[in-house]
Amino acid sequence: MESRIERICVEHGLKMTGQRRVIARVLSEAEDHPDVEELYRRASALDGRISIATVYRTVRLLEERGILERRDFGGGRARYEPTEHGRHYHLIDIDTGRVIEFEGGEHERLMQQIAATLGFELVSTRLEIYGRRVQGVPRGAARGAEKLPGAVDTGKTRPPRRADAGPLARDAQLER
Amino acid sequence: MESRIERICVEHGLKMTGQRRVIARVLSEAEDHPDVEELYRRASALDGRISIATVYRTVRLLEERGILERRDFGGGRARYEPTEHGRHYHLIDIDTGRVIEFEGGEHERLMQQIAATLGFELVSTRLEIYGRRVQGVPRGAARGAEKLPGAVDTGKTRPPRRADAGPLARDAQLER
DNA sequence: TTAGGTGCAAAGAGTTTGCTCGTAT
DNA sequence: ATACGAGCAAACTCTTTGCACCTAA
Repeated sequence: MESRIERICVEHGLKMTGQRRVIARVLSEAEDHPDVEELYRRASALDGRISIATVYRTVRLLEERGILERRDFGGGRARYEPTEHGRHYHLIDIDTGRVIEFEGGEHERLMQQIAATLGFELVSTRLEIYGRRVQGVPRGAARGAEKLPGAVDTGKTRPPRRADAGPLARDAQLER
Repeated sequence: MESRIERICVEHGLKMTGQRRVIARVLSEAEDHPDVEELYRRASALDGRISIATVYRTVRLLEERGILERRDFGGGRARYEPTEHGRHYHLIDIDTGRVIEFEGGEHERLMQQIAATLGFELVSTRLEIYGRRVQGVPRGAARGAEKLPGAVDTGKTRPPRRADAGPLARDAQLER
């Protein structure tokens, strides 16, 4: 049956080829922030007749249509997530690459205010926290995560080739 | 005479070649957030015997030594600034690529708290605002920038080839 | 039928690196 | 003297693109 993103694509009047349907499904089912290679891997598993060029073209198309959002968590590869599953920000575990989402109402207000003060109209923002899981934390603190509304562990990523532009140390690796 | 960064390099026990001295000086005098090509351009103007490979190797070295900090404002090129001219964040003018720095005490407290709540030790953060200069703002608002302590226009960048990973629209161009 | 999508391989952009020669210490 | 740096070009990674062929609408 039709995946959520496939439906959105149709609504946008996109021609739905077999490849796009598969990619749309992979995206719909993703609960993490996969990069193109990972999307390609998952799509290929469902249908071998997909080339990575098509994945690149598709994510670009969907991004231009506002259906996907591109993220850059360092590591040199762009990562994607469906638009509009609520405004949120990311905490990246620098040891595992795991991404945890959190809300940032406070931050939004502040950034809005800062932009205005400097004479700018806020167009977009980037707010990420790179951290390391605290060891032997009295479970209380760890469970505290649940207290932050909207905090969700979005799952794992994959072993990167090389780190680069980003707040991560040069060889801090995403995931693994 | 010896530039600020050159002195720091010496203190770090780095072998100071002619090239490094020039690059150190360019960095010391930079008031913006130049990328490697720009550094190469400025260094070459002072001494033609510098290759871009050396610039890459040098910024990497200085980054590893904690003397420089790498930034990624989208656009696919890493940009650099000397470490420790105070903790600050950046507002990027998406029309011109200009970078304005601002302090974020409030944000820091919040991010620290969020990390702790989620059971993480905050290692580093990324907080950027991408905005567009407001037209015909009653001068008051524009001048407001001066009210934000530490707000500094760090100057211009250069015309990029292509935008990429980042909050900027795919063809939003940094500068010019 | 035909505008537009796909695969493949080549091209690009930014960055790194192997190798040989040069130089700061 | 020698360990380390520099220049040059080739290699790499991620992403885009030209072209011939294919397919959804």
